[in-house]
Parts: sequence; structure tokens; C-alpha cells
Amino acid sequence: MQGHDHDHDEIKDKDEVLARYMAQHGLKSTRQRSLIIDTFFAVGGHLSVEELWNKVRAQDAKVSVATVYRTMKLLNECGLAHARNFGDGQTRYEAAAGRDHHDHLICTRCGTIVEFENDRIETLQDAVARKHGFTVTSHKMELYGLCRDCQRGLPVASEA
Amino acid sequence: MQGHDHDHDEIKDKDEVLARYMAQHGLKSTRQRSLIIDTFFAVGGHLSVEELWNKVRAQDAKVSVATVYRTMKLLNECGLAHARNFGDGQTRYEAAAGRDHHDHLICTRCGTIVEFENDRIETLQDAVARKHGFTVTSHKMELYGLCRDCQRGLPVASEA
DNA sequence: TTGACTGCAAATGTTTTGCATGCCG
DNA sequence: CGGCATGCAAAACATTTGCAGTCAA
Repeated sequence: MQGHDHDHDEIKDKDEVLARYMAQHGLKSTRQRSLIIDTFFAVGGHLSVEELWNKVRAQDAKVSVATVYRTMKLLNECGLAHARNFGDGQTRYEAAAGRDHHDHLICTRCGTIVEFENDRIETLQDAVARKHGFTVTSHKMELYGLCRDCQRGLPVASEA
Repeated sequence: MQGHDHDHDEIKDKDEVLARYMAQHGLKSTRQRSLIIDTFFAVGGHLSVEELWNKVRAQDAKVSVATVYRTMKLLNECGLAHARNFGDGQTRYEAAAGRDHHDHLICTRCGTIVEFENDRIETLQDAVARKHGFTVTSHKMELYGLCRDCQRGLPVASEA
């Protein structure tokens, strides 16, 4: 739906990071891992492990959830995916390769997630942290509310 | 650190909110609920259900975890407690009655949690939301990093 | 060949729930 | 009394892990 036809650099970058990480850690590139990782980056968005598993199983019915969990944990460790936690009980992952930091607007009615970034907020965050003697290494910020459509009571389109 | 010795108004406010909510929902005031709620507000901080359960059991050994879960869910629903999720697998609750909104600085080494509020950040958040057509009803922001002591490598004092 | 990877199922840890009993109102 | 609340244990989830077989390097 969105025009992301120019992420070849990022994909290359991602592959490099991944290859380097796997080499350094003695990890192997397997059919399942490739499938999971490719699917994850191809789908985009904020996937729960189960959602990702479903996409993956559509292509290879024998991949187990455990492998998806293990693979996403790896991606997270090597910095290519970030684990997020938006209130429903599940951990969601989002692609991180070559992307700037960003935060989220979450519609509490239809579940839409919009990403944004705002340098002025980041600057203020740093200032606050400094005032309290903290050195900040990461942060997360989530704004919950109603998106434009839900404010007007439009029917919820459910998820894909 | 913080001078919050004047929360008597807030406590009264809390009881009112609670009483009204319980009346409206046909809820009963029981020994267990009172004990759990009083303990929760007395201890303060960001308690996991298990931590709270331990405090409660010290006073009445027969209270079950289930009741603590049920009670905290109630407090959360009536707005007197907020559920938070700081990365470890557990949901933590913090008192919300009569308190201004605030965010958190979390030390990733010793676990210290510092609360802060910053109106300019809130203002910017609203602006961002508006730009994306959202009406924000709540938000959370967490800054992760090292607190002053941990930056200097001081020994971790563990939790209480 | 070898050791990492996988699938499966069992194990974990957290939170929820069904049910019979208990207690507030 | 009647119905919500409680305790207990089982159930429900999300996630992890032990193990034996499989596969990449």
C-alpha cells in the first residue's frame, strides 16, 4: 500500500548487519530463518509472533512457533528489530534496520498505529533526563487515543 | 526527594472516587478489598501483583492472589491505579488518584524509577497527535538509561 | 562430520476463571 | 435472604526450553 520501493539500501544494510552478526556469533543461515526474516521485513508494521507465524506458515506449514520466537529474539538482539509492548498481552516486533528512532500513536478503537518522530520532544527528553542525572540510552513513547476515522464513528475495518 | 506530605486531600478524593464507583457498579466493600487497597496506597511506588500480594499476606495470610488480581483490575478500571509495563514480564500498578500525569525515567542497571512531568513535552505531544488527526486520551513515555549512581558504577542496592 | 537449528511437546510464569462456599448489604 | 466476593485449583495464554533428529558449513 505504501510506496517503499526505495528501501533497497536499507535492505542491503539489514542483510549486512545480519550477515556480520551471524558470522560473529557462529549462527547459521537456515531455510526457516530466511523465510521468517524475509517475511518479517516484507510485511512490515508491528507484528506479534503469532501473526508472523501465520504468514510464515502460509509458505511453509511446518515451521514451528518456537523457531519464530527464537528468530525474532535474535533479530532483536542484533538490533534489526525492536520489541514493543502495546498493552494487549503480546510482544510486537517492528523492523529497525536503517530507520530513525520514532514513536507511536495508537488508536484504541481500531488499533491503527501511526509512527512519528519529533526532534523537539527528543531534545526535551534529554534535558529532563539530564536534570535527574540520568544518561538515557533508549526511550519509548506511546500516545493512545482515537484516530481521525474512529472519531467520526466509521466502521472498524478489522485487521488484515 | 519529592515533598508529597500533603496528600490527605488526595486520599480523601480517592476514597470518594472508590465509594462512588463501587456504588454505581454494585460492588461490595470487603475485608480483603480494603486490605489490598489500603496496602497498595500505603506502600506506593510501582508494585507488581506479586509484590503487593506479599505485603498483603503479611497481614492476612489467607488472601489469595486471584483476589489481588481482581482488585487491582478494579482499581485500574475506576481510574485509581494505572497499569504499567516496564519490560520485565509483570504488570505493575501505580496509584493514580488525584495525581497529575507523569512519565518515567528507568535505570536499566539498578531498576530505580524516577517520575517526572514536563508540560512542554505534553504540549508537543498534543501537537503531534493533532497533526495526525488523533485525539489523545492518554499516553506513556519511558526513558531508559543509567541513573547517576549507576553511571559511577556504585554497587546496586537491590530492591526493598 | 559437527555443532547449531528445528520441531515437538512439556515446562514456565503470569493472569484468568469455574465453582462451591462465604459474607456484605 | 440473595448475590457479589473469595479461595482454590484448573485453565488459559504467551513464551521458553529439553531433547532427539536434521541440516548447514
